[in-house]
Amino acid sequence: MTSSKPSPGGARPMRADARRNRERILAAAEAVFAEKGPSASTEEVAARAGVAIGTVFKHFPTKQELLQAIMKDLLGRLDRDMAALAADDAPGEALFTFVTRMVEQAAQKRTVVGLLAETGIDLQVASSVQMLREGIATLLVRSQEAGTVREGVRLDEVIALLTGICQGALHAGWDRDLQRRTLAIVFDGLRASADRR
Amino acid sequence: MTSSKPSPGGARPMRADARRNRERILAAAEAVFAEKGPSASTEEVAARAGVAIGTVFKHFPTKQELLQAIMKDLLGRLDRDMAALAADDAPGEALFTFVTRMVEQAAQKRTVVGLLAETGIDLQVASSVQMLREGIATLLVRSQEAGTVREGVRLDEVIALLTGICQGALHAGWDRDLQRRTLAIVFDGLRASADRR
DNA sequence: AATGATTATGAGTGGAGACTCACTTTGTCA
DNA sequence: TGACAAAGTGAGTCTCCACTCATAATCATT
Repeated sequence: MTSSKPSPGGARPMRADARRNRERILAAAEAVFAEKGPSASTEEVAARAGVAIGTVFKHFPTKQELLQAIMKDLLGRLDRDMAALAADDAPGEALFTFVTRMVEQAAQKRTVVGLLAETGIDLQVASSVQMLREGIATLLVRSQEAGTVREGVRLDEVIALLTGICQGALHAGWDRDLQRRTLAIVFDGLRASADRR
Repeated sequence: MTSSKPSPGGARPMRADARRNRERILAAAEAVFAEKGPSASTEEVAARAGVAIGTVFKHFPTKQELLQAIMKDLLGRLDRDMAALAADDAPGEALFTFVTRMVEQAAQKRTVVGLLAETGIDLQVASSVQMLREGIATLLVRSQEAGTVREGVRLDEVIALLTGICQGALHAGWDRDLQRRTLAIVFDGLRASADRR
């Protein structure tokens, strides 16, 4: 059984066409699943990627694994975004900015939103989710130190709110304005009393 | 084409066994879809109801219509609950009580939660949703008059929060404690500044 | 360019689930 | 009670989709 992972430690490098197709499939899958949700068919992914269905299954032996690969990618990008935010932004606002951004992008990240909540994820993805959790924890602590979030607020509450709002925005297709107003209410709930607008 | 609706204006009444089976099917469907979500099979509903699958399809020609019938039932019950709350409860707390109760029951009402947000509902269900909206509007106005919810808060924001939190609670399976704590934050966001705990 | 391993191809398989219909059973009413 | 329409039955059809595999095309290496 030869591994077909991107660049595993002890194996020879993938052939050029294989690497190219792998990327195409990932990109296509991300687009298709973002548009139609995870119930979209693997055939559609193959079509959009311009490869035969067998090729998709050669790279990702089950649909699950394909979804998980996308998740890892997306979560990795999110994590990088978050790190950048933590570095650039005013420490008191970084958490709010991150949550706002995530909700805005919820539709594009259908799959992430789902999995952030769901159980039964594999270990690789689980560890990415763990990274995200830790990143959010950092942002939360900073906000609390900066005094923009009340002390009593806990990480699981923030994550609960984040996933809830994302799910809501996703399914109901809230417009920008409603997103903004709804988030304002939640942020008010998180803020320390002294800092209220 | 003979109508098989429960008690339509111009048609003769249903036979006793038909009426009985219709109720059984509705009850079974509600239970099954609550447990497994709307993707549960019609066969499972039939089995739980103790009838053949053909019977289910005689009463509800498509799965869609079965789901919609359940929705109408559930929404009707919710509406009655809400009316009772509006009558009994302290006017300032009724909205909070209703939201709390809905979140608690989210798992049992998987279907409602989904449809409250979803598009492409038929007219009958749409009008039930409309009733619910109006009920929530009433509770909101009362709370604002009682001073427990800030004046600027709008109906669509409340509904957005309600659906979001329900979805979150549903998918992530929050425990009672996390539900309570998360709702507390949201309620804080809704409360008038003067009323903050 | 030849060779052999890797990768791509896409018709085919199996299973699940929505829905049908010819036939049987049951309720109702004279 | 007999007769007929209403209702119930469940094996069978149809469609969709994840996944397979024998064969063909393509890359890398000499």
